[in-house]
Amino acid sequence: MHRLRAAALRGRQEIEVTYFDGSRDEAFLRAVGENIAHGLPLSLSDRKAAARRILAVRPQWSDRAVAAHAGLSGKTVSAIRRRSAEEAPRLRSAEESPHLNSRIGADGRRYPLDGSAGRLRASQLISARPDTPLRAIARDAGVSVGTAHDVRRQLFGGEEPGPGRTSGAPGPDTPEGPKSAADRLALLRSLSQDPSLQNTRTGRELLRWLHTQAVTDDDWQALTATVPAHCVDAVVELARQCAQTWQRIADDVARPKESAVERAVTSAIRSMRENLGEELTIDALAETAMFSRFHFTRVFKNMTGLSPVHFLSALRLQEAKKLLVGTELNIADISNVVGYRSIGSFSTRFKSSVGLAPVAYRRLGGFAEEINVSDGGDEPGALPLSVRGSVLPPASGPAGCVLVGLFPDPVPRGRPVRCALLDHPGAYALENVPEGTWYVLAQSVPYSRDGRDGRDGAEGGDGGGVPAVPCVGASEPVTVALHALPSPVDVQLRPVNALDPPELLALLDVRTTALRTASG
DNA sequence: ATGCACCGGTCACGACAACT
DNA sequence: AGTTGTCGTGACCGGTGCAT
Repeated sequence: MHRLRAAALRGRQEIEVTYFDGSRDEAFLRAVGENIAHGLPLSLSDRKAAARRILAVRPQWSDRAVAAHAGLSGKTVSAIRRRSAEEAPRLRSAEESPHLNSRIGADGRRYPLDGSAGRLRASQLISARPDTPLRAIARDAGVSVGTAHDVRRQLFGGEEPGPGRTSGAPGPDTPEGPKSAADRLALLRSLSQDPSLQNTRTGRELLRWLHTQAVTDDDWQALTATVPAHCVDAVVELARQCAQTWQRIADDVARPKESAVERAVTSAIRSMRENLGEELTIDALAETAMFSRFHFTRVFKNMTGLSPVHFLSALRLQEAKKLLVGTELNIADISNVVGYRSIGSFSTRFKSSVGLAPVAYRRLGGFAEEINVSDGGDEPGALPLSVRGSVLPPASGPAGCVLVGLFPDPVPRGRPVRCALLDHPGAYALENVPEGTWYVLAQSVPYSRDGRDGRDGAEGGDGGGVPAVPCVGASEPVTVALHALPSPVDVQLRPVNALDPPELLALLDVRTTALRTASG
């Protein structure tokens, strides 16, 4: 009505109208959408009130579908839905009703809130009818073809089927079902018809090898039953050696693909380093790497252990560390130079990653007097558990001081749970370790005989047998529990490469240690 | 196999205010 | 000037569904 009043106040006699046929609720939804799109923007409280009313009349809509209508983010709608359900039993009962175990998205599709039941049905159908087409499995189980395909991949890959890490239906009785043998023969037929293999001498040779090696279950079971007793040891030894050889062949063939991905990720990291102060988006970085945004994010994390955004954040903080100790720029300028738009965010992120606030870091010249470990074990009654082992020196030569830390992730982020400083690679012990699964990460700190160090650069060595580049190392995950003490955990040091995330933790004052080591 | 849109949950960021 | 806490927003993660 306010548009009519506005037109009248402007002295207009006519106004364009669009006729609408629908219920009062539908008219309300339309009105909210129009008000979001035209005229003065609605206040936040108005938009939230609209979202609450939309949820009341369309509880099956997804959060984002409601959000698109109300001019809010999906997360805000999600929070409103949660609060509304707590306050209004009617909404909660609607949520629990069986036909509302899904949400309708903005595209009109229905998405399940929990897909485990459908995946369970699919896995049971695949196990019972392994030769049934995927589309039939998908139709009968009420899931998409993609989901049915994924369930089948899990079943024949020997994994526990089911969404995420949750367990689902039991897999096939044997890790190698009849379908995998058929798949293997189909692969071999497909390869044999490939002209790039057929038309080269080496390709034909490879195909002959594959034909002789690609035996089916029936083949080898028939053969092994006839092995004479006096030949068993020799056959076992030869079969194992052949298996190792084929594993090496597979690794070697797969390597060029990894290299292409590695080049793409390295290129993206170079772009990050050259444009630290700019607003870099995932799309732009993915374009640098010539991947889609989705594929790029996946391969980047696989290669570096960090998402592109986390890696970029680490590079920015690493640059900030250099500027803090190497220049007299104030905090606001440094925050801006390394790409932060808010000093508050910069300060918070710096302290959580480095362990010191920016000003404190500058005052101490980049060295912490001590490294505060994160919470989890110093409190009274902490379990007397420890992680012990050795840090092995890099193949390239001796290393300087070594910082060994226990982290929840395979990359060093934030404060370690426990840490220790070694004069040189060798035995270490981390005491009073809390229960959990941890990674032992080691970082060697190059130093020169006069006590200068080579942090964040490659200029630390003096040619006296001291490495010019810092080294890092990481263990496999270590589970620490009262009744499952870990065996010794050794960590091999290796020179830092371009794909390693920057080390951000403020270093202990190793200069004294370095001087003591050098003089003694 | 891949790209893309979408889901809910989680976490990081930026803006802002209050404080030192 | 710099730090800290809060709030809203948006990106990320691991996943699904569909199209090509």
